[in-house]
Amino acid sequence: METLIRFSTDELGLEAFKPKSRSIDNLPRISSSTEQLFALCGIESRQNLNSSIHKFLHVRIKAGRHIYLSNDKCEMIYLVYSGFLKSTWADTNGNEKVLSFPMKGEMVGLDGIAHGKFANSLKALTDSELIAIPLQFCKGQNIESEIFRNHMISVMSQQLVNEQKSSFIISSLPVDAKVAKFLLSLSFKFKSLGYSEKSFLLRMSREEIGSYLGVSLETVSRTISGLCTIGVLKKNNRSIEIMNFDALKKLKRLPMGVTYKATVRSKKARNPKAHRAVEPEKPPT
Amino acid sequence: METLIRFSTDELGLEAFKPKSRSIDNLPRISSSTEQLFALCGIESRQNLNSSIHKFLHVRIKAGRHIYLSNDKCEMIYLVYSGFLKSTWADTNGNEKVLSFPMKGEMVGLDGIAHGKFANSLKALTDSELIAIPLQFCKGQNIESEIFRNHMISVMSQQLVNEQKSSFIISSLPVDAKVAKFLLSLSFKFKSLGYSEKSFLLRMSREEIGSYLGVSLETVSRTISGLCTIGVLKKNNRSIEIMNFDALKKLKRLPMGVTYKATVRSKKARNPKAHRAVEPEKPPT
DNA sequence: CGCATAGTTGAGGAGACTCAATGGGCGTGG
DNA sequence: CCACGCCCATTGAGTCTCCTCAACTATGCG
Repeated sequence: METLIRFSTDELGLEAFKPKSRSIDNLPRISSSTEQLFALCGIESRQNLNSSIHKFLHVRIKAGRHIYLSNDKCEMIYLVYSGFLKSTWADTNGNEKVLSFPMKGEMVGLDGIAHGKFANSLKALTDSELIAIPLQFCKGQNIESEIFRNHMISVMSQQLVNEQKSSFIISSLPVDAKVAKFLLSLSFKFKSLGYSEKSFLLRMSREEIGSYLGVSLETVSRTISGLCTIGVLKKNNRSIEIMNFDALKKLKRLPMGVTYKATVRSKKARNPKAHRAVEPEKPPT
Repeated sequence: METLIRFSTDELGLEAFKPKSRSIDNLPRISSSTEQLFALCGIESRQNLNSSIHKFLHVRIKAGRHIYLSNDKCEMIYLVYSGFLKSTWADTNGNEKVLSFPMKGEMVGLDGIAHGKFANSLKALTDSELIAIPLQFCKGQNIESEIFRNHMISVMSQQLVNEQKSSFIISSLPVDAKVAKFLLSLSFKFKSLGYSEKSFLLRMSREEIGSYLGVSLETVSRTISGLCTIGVLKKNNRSIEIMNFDALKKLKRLPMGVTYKATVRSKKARNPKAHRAVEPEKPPT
């Protein structure tokens, strides 16, 4: 997460508010060297690598298409090079849940390693480009493989923690806080990638947000509208502008319905709507 | 999960219904060899290992005590040798959420690898014994370390998937189904370990179950009581007997509140309490 | 220029939460 | 050995959040 590096930042990633234009210097590569791969991963290596041995192919994928589906054989894992993705899991009844929205620099497909086939599906929300990393490489005995493997272990560990965090959010916070946290985490990611943390475009539908957060799409819509009403946000369809970070951050740590062992259960919680929103802060005018 | 092996099954694990008695042949070891470690992990290796090089110390821990706390330095990961544990995560406000209930054969502490300190806390629900695996060993260059590392990667991948599954359960299913799934997964685990899948003792409180499932403790209690009423379960405090596996399994796949893109939203859902329980099946008399 | 998809908003209801009181088990101490 | 107290579990009553259904609007695409 923090290991994301500012690597040719403007390359792609968010073409944010100028969709579909692609200037000539933004042309994607066909393949990356080990060094390039490592740089994008955020691996700092003091070893002198034999950069020419391995070439990692880039995979381009159109918006709306799947990179892989659940149960597909897993022979590669991927590093997001550009674009916005969506990872989902489906139960046996075909009910889908969105698990994450991978962006540039993130590794995807790690769920496929255990059994040699993917547990999740991965879909492109925008035209995207991924670097394919053969499992073979991950398992290799050479120095590059070993360095990468160590990194991979670290990433998996981190992903585990992230899953747990979002599990907490999903199960313990009221909608307002869920949405606030979601927007803040997006904002943080954008910032890490060198884009505006203040205004950005949601690449996913309300329904997808809802699925991710474990609430209905209407509730997501209402919550975002509510945040606009109290002046914390401005929205225009999928474009979001954060007007008041502090309020949003405060919101995210407000009481909860379901919390286990709430240390001191705030008596203010009795006051209806106490956690519904931050103090309107003297609504603008 | 499926890789759990039947390794000296009766050793400890569940002393189930005869608490606090410990027969002489149940005495825990002080340390394990690589082979023993691998066996408990479920690693099958055709290589001839130098079993005597590494010794893995066992850590014994009393019920109610912590093995590690969030932010503790992570120098070891652990393999559960016996007993029942609880892993929790706490946000900055001190609100805890239960993440898992590790049992024999499960690896814990993998969340600590990324940053060298644990993200979660681990507590013993019963007297337990863990095998400590130094990170040093995990990172080693010898053949034993490499085999173990591969296994560890696989385990992490699997844990990632499991997290995602339970995230789905938490966010998408009604309480009844949550509890049903929970009990079934416990039952399955017990069976894997060679114990009764039909009747067992819950080692955790209603509150802990609630935290794990993202519902209140009262709701857990009510749901379990409800399952008893319709004859699917028998309970006596923390001891559970499953009377009707099919009903429980059916229950777990019933409609849901929050489902994202429910393929065909069953119209029966309009019927109040449609998912409240399975058909009472002509309640016993 | 409509049709389809996505988003908004309202009304009403159901599930699950909170608060509160009761009862059972178990350990401790008189 | 019983009594007391503590913790956990159960159950009830009332309420609130969030869901569902539904109608309407905006946006984008052919």
